[in-house]
Amino acid sequence: MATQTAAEQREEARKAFDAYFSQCPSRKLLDRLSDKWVTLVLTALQAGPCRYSDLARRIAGVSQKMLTQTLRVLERDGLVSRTLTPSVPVRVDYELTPLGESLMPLVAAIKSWAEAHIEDVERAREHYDAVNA
Amino acid sequence: MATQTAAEQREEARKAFDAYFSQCPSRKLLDRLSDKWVTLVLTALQAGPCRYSDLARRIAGVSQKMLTQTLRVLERDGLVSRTLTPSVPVRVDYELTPLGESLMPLVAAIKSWAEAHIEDVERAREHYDAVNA
DNA sequence: CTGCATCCAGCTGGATACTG
DNA sequence: CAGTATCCAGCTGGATGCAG
Repeated sequence: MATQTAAEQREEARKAFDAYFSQCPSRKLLDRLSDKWVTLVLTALQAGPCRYSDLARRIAGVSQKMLTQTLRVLERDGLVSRTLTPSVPVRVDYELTPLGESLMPLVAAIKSWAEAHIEDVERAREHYDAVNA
Repeated sequence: MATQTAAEQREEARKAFDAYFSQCPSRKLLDRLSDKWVTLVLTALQAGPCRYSDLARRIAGVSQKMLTQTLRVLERDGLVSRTLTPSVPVRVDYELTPLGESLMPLVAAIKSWAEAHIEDVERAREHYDAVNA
């Protein structure tokens, strides 16, 4: 009699893989970048410091919850700095840190590949859909 | 009397933004790359053609459903080609297309930034968590 | 061997209401 | 102005069973 069922073994393997996987630096980075709002916030901040409400205006579709959440994550990761001015009303400015700025060339590289090749992808899709109608 | 409530206007704005947003090439690319299994499959195929079951073995944590789904998407996008050999049992090989290969330097760049800077990010996190205990 | 169909638990993220 | 707290609808993706 086995000490584990096949299902339990599979689950073990999956958990071990997940543990390893979540340690992968590339994965951590992709998890950040892939967040819907992260690249938009980073790009908006590229031009310079920006207030919370300005960000909300520039990134038209974002909800308050997600903007705050995204900014917190980026601040925690050291990609963005937060400066509070205790006037009345309160003023908060966000800014890219040097680490955050070092990420921007990569964002630009992604943009570059996308703009250069996305039409090939679109054509491939149309072809695929036509063949597998 | 307004023809729209404020809530309706906000929803309109959000839908318009979403529509614009989903057209953005960079977004389309990030949506692909950020899929948990996409980069793993692409990386696994970088060494050369590979059978379905080999992929399943190399990428230990993937479920059958997600592996198939990922491969379908990549095939549809023209990043991966699928070759069926109608033997018994069936044999299917997957391979990077030239378009898929053109994406690999970008994947490498992501890996490179991640490995160079993820420790800075980790330190920033520890600091943030310590301060905001 | 290589898949497809279905079910469902868990997470994501928008809406809403409230605060210093 | 710049958030925080709560609720919940919809999507994601793993598990399972079946098929050519």
